[in-house]
Amino acid sequence: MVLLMRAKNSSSEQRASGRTFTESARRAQIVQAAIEVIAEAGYAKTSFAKIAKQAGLSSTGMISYHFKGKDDLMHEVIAEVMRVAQAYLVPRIEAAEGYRGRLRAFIESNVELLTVYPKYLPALIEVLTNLKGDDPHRIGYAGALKAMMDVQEQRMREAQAAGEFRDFDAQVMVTAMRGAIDGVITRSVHDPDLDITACGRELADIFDRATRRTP
Amino acid sequence: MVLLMRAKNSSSEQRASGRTFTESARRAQIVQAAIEVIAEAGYAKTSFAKIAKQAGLSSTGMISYHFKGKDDLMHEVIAEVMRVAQAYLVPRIEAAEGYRGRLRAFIESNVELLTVYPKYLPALIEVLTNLKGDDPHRIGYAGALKAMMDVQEQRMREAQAAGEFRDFDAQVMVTAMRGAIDGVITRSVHDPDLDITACGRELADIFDRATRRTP
Amino acid sequence: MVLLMRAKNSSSEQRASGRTFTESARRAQIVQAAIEVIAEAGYAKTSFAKIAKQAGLSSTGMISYHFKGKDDLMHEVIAEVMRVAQAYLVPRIEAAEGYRGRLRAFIESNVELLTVYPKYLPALIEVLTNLKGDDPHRIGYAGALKAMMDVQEQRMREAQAAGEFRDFDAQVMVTAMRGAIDGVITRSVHDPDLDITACGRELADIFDRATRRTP
Amino acid sequence: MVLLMRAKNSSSEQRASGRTFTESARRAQIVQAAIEVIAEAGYAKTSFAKIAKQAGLSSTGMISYHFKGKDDLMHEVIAEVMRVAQAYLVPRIEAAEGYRGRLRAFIESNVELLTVYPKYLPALIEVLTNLKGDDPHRIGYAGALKAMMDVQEQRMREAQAAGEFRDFDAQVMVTAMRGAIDGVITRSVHDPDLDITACGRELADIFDRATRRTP
DNA sequence: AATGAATGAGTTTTCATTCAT
DNA sequence: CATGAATGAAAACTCATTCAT
Repeated sequence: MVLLMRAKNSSSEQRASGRTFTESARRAQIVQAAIEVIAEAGYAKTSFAKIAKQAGLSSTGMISYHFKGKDDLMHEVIAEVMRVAQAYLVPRIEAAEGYRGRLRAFIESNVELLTVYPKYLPALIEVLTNLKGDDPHRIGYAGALKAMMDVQEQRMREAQAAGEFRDFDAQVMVTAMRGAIDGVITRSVHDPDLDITACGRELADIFDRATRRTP
Repeated sequence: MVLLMRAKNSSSEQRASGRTFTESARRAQIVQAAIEVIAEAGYAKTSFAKIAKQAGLSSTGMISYHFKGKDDLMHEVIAEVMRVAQAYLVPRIEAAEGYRGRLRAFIESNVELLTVYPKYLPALIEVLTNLKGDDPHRIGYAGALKAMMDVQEQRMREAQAAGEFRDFDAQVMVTAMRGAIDGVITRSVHDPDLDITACGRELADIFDRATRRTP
Repeated sequence: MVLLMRAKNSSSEQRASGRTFTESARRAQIVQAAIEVIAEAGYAKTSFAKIAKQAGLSSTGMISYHFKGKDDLMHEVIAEVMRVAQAYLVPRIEAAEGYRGRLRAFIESNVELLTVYPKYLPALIEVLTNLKGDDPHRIGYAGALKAMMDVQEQRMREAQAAGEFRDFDAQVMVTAMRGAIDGVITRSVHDPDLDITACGRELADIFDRATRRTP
Repeated sequence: MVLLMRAKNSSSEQRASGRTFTESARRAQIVQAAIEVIAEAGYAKTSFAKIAKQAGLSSTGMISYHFKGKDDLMHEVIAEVMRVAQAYLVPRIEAAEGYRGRLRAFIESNVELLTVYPKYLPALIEVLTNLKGDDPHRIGYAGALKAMMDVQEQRMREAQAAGEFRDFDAQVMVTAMRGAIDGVITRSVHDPDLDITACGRELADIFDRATRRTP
């Protein structure tokens, strides 16, 4: 009995939130590898085999061991990218002043993110694009992004009500802005000469002019 | 365009460019089915099986018989969409006056095209984004699109030189515009409530404001 | 056009009920192989690989090509065995006279069936046993057997009402009879010395005595 | 039986037959879980993963650690069920009088055992039917059961010699009886409405009538 | 003694492509 | 020209088992 009791304390691995330290590390490692493969090969050509190879794992079974399935892994990819993106974007946006300032900050830090994590947003775009019509957790997947876009729509309407932005269809504006940013991000993957910072500035100019009241 | 018109010659086994009439019909039928499947299911989930089913064909062998391979079929999908898009866009753009007018015409007719061929541009986007890093005819594929975008860049520079457009990075502007249009197009597939005409008008407003000289 | 019309008539394969002649042959061949493997190795150790090997097929993909999945194949195994069993049993049972005679005929021809198709009923028992708690088409699977057992229960109650059988619980009697027959069938698989005809006679004696009114 | 009673000796690390007390406890726990999973899911769908989950263990490694392999675990399942069954059946059978009485006692206590250990006999049946053609300890597995059935055959022949039972094939009778009992046991797993005691009585009636001399 | 991460063989399934008819 | 059966590689996933800690 005593032996049994002791066992639980002394042995093996520290845990936080139901997962072992090393398991979390493996999961993270696999997610990283997945992000890289997705960004480079595209979602359609991403397979467990490629991810395993990228992660230096001996078999695809390893991935199935740590993730419930392909969907589960993709979900984690999305979660990881969103987490990193949020951590990067939110303080930068909040540091900006006024609706115009925050719009510019949003666009510029989105693009800047490419210099810090060049594969993250491209991977996110790939995954979200290809998971579009997938029934089961559709809301869960694109949901977080949808929520972000809804928030932005709301902010734009506030800016319109405050007289700082002109009168446009906020939904279309957000879609256009997202699409324009994604366009630059996608282009950045296979065009290493692209001056990303300049792109951010230009994009911000574009949507500043597109949204602002008069001048 | 002229080539298109010339296509149908008459002989007892009507041929054009080495293909029988019925074979061309079959090919067209398969390409149509492919466009629909790609737009609805996404590139990653498009298979010969689904395309055959959509086309009312009993076997996938039929597709391999008419196309040299999957890449060949995709190539044809791209060519078909580009042909239709050109036929729709070019006269509308050319009918417009001035750089501003042509920019607006370009954006609006791109989006309008969705009402006539709702699956065409979505399919094109799917294919082009997923064929990115692909081996053989990569230049041929994205090349055509790249050429189109280069042309637009050139036009924008002309407009800037003419003093009609303000001073911006033409490459970024084209990328942003393309991305914004694609965003709306992609959204249109699974959002039937979208007011497409309004979207076109709004998008055109956005890039008119983003490009024009005086506020 | 004429060419197209002609095509449908002259070409390829005769059809009956939506399946080609050769496809039906392949399906039958696979079902046969499945029956043999199941009877010999048991359901738990039956795999597409073994079935393909038994059927002389080069790959397991072939099986998936002809059947929608493992469940579909098992469904066909059940259907095939039931079809053969019905064809064998029904005329023999109906040729018998009186409730006692038909009961005896039922049992004896069940067991006799082993001499004609030694693997059929063993395979059926394996499949039905192991598909027990399987949600989806459970009713469809065991359903046919359940129906047969219900019919027998009904017959027994009629025989009781007619005063030919004594008063017992018909459900338990049918379960016992089915179990007893299955016991003999199962034993027959790995005990080739078993005198099957004698077993049938003995089994029939047992249930004749168990059911009849006085003696 | 006697061995069972003797098992718990006392020493500071209590051992019996080379095993620590806690190890025996773990083994027993795993065997229990295995019995439940096998009875509920069927042998074919029983995996170490499910057993570990049922036992509240975090990994399947635990099972491999305590058992030499899947076959070893199954061997233990059989042994455990046989031990419990013996302990339940033997005294009840021996308390009965005469061959007829003992036959009835055998059948009724077999079925009664379901009320005390509902999963034990179902699990045994699953394992034994699915281990049929299995290599290593086949004789050891089915051997014990075979021995039991041989004993019963012998008893029946004695009863026949004593003039208490009529003249039938003892082997077939035992097979039939075993099959009939197993039929009821199997049915009991997923049919909670079954009146088990009534089933036992009816089954006993059936085989009493089937075996006894005078009608 | 116990843990849980790792492994690699094995399972079903899907796919594009080929080929005899 | 067209068919559909066949193929085999590759996919995702499961499994029992091993091993360092």
